[in-house]
Amino acid sequence: MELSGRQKKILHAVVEGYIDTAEPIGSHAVLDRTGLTCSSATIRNELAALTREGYLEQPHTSAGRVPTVKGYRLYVNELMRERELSQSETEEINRKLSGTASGKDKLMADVGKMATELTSYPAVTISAAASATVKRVDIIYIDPNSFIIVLLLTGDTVKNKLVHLPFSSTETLLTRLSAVFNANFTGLSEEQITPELIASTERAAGDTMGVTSVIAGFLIETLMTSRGAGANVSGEANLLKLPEFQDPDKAHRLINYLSDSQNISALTAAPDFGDVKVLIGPENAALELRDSSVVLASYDAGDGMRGLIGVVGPTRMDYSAVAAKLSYIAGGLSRLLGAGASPPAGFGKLMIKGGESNVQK
Amino acid sequence: MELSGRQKKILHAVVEGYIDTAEPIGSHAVLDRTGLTCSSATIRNELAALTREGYLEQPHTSAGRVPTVKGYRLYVNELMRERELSQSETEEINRKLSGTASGKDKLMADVGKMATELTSYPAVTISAAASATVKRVDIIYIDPNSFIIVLLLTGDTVKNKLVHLPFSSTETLLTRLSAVFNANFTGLSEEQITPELIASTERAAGDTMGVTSVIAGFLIETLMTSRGAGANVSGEANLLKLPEFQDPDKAHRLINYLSDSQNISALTAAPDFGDVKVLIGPENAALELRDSSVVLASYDAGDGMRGLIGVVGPTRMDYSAVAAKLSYIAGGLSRLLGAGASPPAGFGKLMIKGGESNVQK
DNA sequence: CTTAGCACTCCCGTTTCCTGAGTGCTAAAG
DNA sequence: CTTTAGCACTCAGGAAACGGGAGTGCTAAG
Repeated sequence: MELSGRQKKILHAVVEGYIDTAEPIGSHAVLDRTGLTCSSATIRNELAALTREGYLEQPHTSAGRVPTVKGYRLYVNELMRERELSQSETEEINRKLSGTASGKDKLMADVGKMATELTSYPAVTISAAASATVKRVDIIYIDPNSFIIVLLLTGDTVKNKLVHLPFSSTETLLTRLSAVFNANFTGLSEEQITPELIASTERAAGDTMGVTSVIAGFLIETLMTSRGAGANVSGEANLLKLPEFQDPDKAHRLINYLSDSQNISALTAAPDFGDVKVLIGPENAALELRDSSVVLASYDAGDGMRGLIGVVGPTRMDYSAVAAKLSYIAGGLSRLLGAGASPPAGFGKLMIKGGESNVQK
Repeated sequence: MELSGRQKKILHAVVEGYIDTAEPIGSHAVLDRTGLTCSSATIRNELAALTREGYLEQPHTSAGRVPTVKGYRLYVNELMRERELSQSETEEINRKLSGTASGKDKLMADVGKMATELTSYPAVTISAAASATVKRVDIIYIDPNSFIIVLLLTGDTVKNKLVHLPFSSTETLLTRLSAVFNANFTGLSEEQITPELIASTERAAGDTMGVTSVIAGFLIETLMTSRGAGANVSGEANLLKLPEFQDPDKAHRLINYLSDSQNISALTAAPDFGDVKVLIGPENAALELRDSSVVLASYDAGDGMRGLIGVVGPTRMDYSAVAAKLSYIAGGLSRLLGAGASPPAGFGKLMIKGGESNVQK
């Protein structure tokens, strides 16, 4: 059944009303919100119809209506007005984006904090969606017993490690090693680094002291953790202010779930999408997210890689505001990190793609 | 008034009983716990005396007793038995400590997680208590438009940054810059880097393109943030399981407080102490910590610097277990990072120092 | 199709009541 | 002087009872 214009208006009002108040919306409240010129009885008839069709539900007889997942989905896909960010909001975002001058990890942490502040929901960032490969290896000689490995990965992530050796090495050996590593390891991902390769590298560099394996070990570990890493969460505490997380147990489960970066990285599994993706309640794969919603925006992280920035909140979340803000931030990040210097097409524009659009007739 | 042996026994029982159950302890419960061979009436008399002296209090008439701060203090200073870690506990700690092979930041994050797991309280780590200085600057040439700055600080922290230039530079310029920076900046802290110094460095290196100021900017920023940074928190969600944080508002305030690394760094302000320090409730400087307790252990971070690892929990926290675990972890960290290769004296030994020991007669 | 009217439902905040754990005090016993 | 038994008293907190009010569904008329 196709919804009439009035029904859409009413659904719209119920969703936004519920987003505002977290309380079921009754016929009178709908009347107030829509400005419709009919009586509450008419509204009641329409509400009954929408309930029958599965867009709304009642917590109990004689309460107002609350949107179902199907109702939210329709709202997000069709009804939601693209929210324009106000001048001050865009200014704030731009200011914050340009403020961070440090490394990429810090940048992402800062951007996450910013998303939290703007939306007042916990924010997640995921830097490297694909698995990284080696771009370059450098070794800085400090003294006979110590050196620094500097590893440049695709996505322009730089990792380093200070190594103290229990024996002495020489600057020439390290220089040689650096050259051999660059020759042998450039472009490799973690799986491609085999024990044989390490052995042949060791021979090629004439390393008799086992420095090679120290370096190779660092490469492997970094590549391994960089796959799932780059995940970052901030603002978990904000959940506690929401009425739906007043139960400490519920809050605990979710916050705990979010504090494991493995779980965050798993969000990457969300199927391909263009700009902004909204996952409502049970549309989420993870059990722990089944009664929350996740909004994700993807950005261009350079080197052909994509990153994600998103927030987690109750299903009753202000999707339009959140989507607009995340989209804008993602656009800014793409500009900052993306391949070309020019802002990517569609920057700041909002295109929602969702889960299976299960709005049936 | 000096407490009698029996009174101490009773106080001991009340504190540990309350730590266990989070419920006020009555005369019968004391009897059970101490195995004392007297009647509950006698216990009641003693409880009344301890209450009069300010070691205990009653939530309301006709409830059991709860320790006051003064009671906890006496317990921590005099009564608490040094808890020996079990073999499996020390093994677990050792295994985890040796497991982490990455950079220092990651190590501290991992150690924090470990402390959370072991104590089930939120854990904090603070890496660099004192402000760091430059030990060495290296510049890695990538291509005409990009290079990596690698900065080695006291405490063997390594920081890096990949810089993209909007113009071209040359490898020789970068090599020269690296040399000049090492000559001019080694040993300097953030305040000592003046605009004049930067200008003279620029001249000395013959840099006409402003690369010098990019590098100097990174140094300044890194030194600045490294002062308060190195702060790390994990396991905040664990608070939500505790009965004293069932009020979401209370939990929110504390978690929020902990999520600002500025606040964590402020814990450094705690006066000098030897091994483990316990701050009970209002002994804390920060308002937000006034009804929680903090246990801190300090470790040798090398280069004459000290770091802190600690946990935050309710005043009713298992001080002896927590102190023992933190002390052991700190000992392991000192061994790992500390100046000498040999384990520092007193490793694994437990010496408590507290706030002003305000146990008055 | 809309609307006024009305009976009905049921959540939720308040009040009342009651039970039981635990106390303090007194008076006798050691 | 200390310990103990006995007893009256207190009070938090859960269970039950209550009432108001928001909101519904239905019917019958416009």
